[in-house]
Amino acid sequence: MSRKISESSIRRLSIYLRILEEERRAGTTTVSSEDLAERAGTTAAQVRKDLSHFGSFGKRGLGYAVDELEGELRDIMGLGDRWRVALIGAGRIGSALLEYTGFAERGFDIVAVLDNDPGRVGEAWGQVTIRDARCIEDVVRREAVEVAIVAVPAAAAQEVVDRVVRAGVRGILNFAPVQLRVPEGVALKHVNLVMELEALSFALSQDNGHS
Amino acid sequence: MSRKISESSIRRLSIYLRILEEERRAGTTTVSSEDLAERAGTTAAQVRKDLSHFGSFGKRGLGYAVDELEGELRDIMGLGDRWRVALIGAGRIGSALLEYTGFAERGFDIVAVLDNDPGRVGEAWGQVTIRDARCIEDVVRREAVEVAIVAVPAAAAQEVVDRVVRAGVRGILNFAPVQLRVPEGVALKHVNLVMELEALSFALSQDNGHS
DNA sequence: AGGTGTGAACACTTTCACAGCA
DNA sequence: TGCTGTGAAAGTGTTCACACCT
Repeated sequence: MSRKISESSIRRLSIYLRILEEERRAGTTTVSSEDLAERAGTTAAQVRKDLSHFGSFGKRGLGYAVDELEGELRDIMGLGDRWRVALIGAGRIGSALLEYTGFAERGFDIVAVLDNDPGRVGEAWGQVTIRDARCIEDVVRREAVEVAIVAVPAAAAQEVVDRVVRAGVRGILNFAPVQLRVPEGVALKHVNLVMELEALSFALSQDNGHS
Repeated sequence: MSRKISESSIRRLSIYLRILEEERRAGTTTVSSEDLAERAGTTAAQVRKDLSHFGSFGKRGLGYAVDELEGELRDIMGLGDRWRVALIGAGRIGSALLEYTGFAERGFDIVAVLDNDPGRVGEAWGQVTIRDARCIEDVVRREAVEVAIVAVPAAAAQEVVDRVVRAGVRGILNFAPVQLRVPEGVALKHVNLVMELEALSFALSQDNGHS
């Protein structure tokens, strides 16, 4: 139950949760740390350590009750909470994201969409209407937006972030292939295909040297 | 010039490369580790350490020549090499990826697209024609595919991976929200929106407790 | 016996601090 | 002087190994 949990530990919790959902659907009632580790691609000790940061959920000699642990993890990850989200950038990535149901499933409700193309402002998009990106601050405040999804070109991303943060946003999910700076207290996560591609390229070209 | 380079170090190299491209376009000729660190959101010592794993590219008292360092990084990351890629899954994610120009820019040439929907097999898609996913092994061998992009539902992902790996694929870019197992020697990278969303949810709900 | 929870050992990463070159 | 390259120190994250509970 300590204070500072590592990023890698949290990502593993997400993996465990996915496995528990699947096990529950398959009718499994208990799992051991060994089972979870096997399926998550880690070690049993790691699983136990990850969980122990938040409490004692297992039964010695038995393992973890699938239902119960799933509920605990949902709770730990804050998946019961709901967040008001603005999607910024209605281009290719933006449109793909708007159709994605995974946001709402995890508590992220898209309440506004913004774009800087005057030709698109006013266009109806799903439940919402595209608004002018010049009014970011206004929209964020009026709609009580807490989270911004940044799906704009790399060159525009930092400015967008500065503006939404000033307007009160506390979490950002960034799809632009740049490193963003945010003040202390603002949560920032990246989905960066370019970085993964380059890491893959590196790994592949390394192997070559080995053979 | 050691052997084992950490994943985080490689991801930072990718960030440095992006910054160097931008600086070059802006006409900058030299940068210091301090400059790079500032823009990359890390420390000067970290930048120097990352680079020192691969050689000595800087000039003491001056910094790094932008052009030269950019070239070195491209080389280190293997961005001069080209890889033959099969895109597996022609659904929503698959179609978005096929239109993405970033693959070719980084040496990944999509030479085949596969799907398991019989109704879509034969459909022309960009330069290639959708082929039947039942023939994965065949296509991989015939087209000398080295890398697979997995854009299929979570439940199907592991089987697809097992099959392409058996057919000789050496690198995988996975978009399915599951943890995949691959044998030693096969490079595996993930783009996992679900995990980032849940990590964001966790971070946001933690902050709440603090206030 | 079987499997969790956890301090202690270990491994890895980051930061410090400075020698040494331009 | 200015800034790199790098050992050594500090800090984090992972693995081990075992006490303890059912």
